[in-house]
Amino acid sequence: MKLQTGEKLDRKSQITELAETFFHERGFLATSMRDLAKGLKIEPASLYSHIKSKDELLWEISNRCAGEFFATVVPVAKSGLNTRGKLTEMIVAHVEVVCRNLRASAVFFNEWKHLAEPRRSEYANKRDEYEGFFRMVIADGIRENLFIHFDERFSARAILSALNWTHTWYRKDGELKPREIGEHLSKILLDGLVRKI
Amino acid sequence: MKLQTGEKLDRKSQITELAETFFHERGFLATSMRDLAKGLKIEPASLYSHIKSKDELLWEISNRCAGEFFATVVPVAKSGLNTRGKLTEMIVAHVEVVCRNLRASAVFFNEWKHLAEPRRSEYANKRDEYEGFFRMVIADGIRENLFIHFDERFSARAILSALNWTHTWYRKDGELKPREIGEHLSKILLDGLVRKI
DNA sequence: GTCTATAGTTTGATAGAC
DNA sequence: GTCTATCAAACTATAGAC
Repeated sequence: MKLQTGEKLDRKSQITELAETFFHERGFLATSMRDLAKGLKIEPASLYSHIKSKDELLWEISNRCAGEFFATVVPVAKSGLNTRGKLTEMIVAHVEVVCRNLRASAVFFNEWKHLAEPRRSEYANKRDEYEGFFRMVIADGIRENLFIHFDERFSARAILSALNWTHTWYRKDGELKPREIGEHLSKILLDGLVRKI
Repeated sequence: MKLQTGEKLDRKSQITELAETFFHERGFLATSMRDLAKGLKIEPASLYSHIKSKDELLWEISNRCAGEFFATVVPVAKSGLNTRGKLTEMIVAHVEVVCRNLRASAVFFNEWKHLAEPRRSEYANKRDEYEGFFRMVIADGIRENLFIHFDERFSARAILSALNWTHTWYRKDGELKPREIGEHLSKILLDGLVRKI
């Protein structure tokens, strides 16, 4: 994603960029190094001057995206907002990261399981840690008698899984802006689909 | 899944059964015919006396599961229940199908895109048709001024994506029964996480 | 219905010239 | 940094003996 002078991506960024697109559209295993090479109009072997392996490519994409989620959402989780406001803003922040990283976040959610060990396990832990911030806020809300009393793991996953499909309907030129999508989703998840009078 | 006399599965069912497990755990592309053969302690070539191809195997699993969703949920969508009750029962019914077909439903949600054409396109249409029943009920609710006024496509997907991760937390020996999971989820989605007093 | 043997592709990755 | 050439392994699927 890093731009060089002249607004052209260097080779490594081109590769990562195209890999994001292909891993998103077809999946990691359905994308071959030959596909990437063909897309960049170079020979497959040339890719290896820029990246070490296909696994590393997946790891770089996933890891950068994971970093964005942590960097954006965790400060909100640690902020002084009240519990309801905090969960709302975490949802909005999460959705904004998804929209800013449409393809990479799909990879983050769907393709990480194809990482080779030990990265796969590290990654699973990282995701659990991330989910933990949502569990924490929900547990707070339950303790404050603000949220209905379900297992916070249950509620956290229900929320995150609703958020994680944003990438299937968000369009850069669509009418809904990321913040609006986030606000709609938190409206449904916090207040429900049913109108309260 | 069909049982023979003596409660033993015939070979074809054994293959389908194991494929469900592997496609679920590792994904379709990450599962080879050799893996299936090894799991059944036969030679890879022997599989082809029972199934025509790997694609057909995926199709059979997905299609049977799709059939279950339609057979279980559509009658509720067409029932005379009021809008709120209908959506609640559709959610419960959907979750019950997921829980009855834990592995196959994961395949239904995550692996169908690896079907070869023309099955892939047929399948995409089928899923859209299924989603349509949820859109319809939501549109009813909006018209009745019962549900908050968002694009019904948006709400339908938010709901379905929250439901579609049931398979990651449901355990046969867990404390939550399928109907309870469905009721919890519809509580969150219809009334929201926030307690109303 | 299961086997051995193998055809025919495709895969990720490397060696080494330029 | 890109190329040609290629390796070694994996893949789906088939042919034909038993």
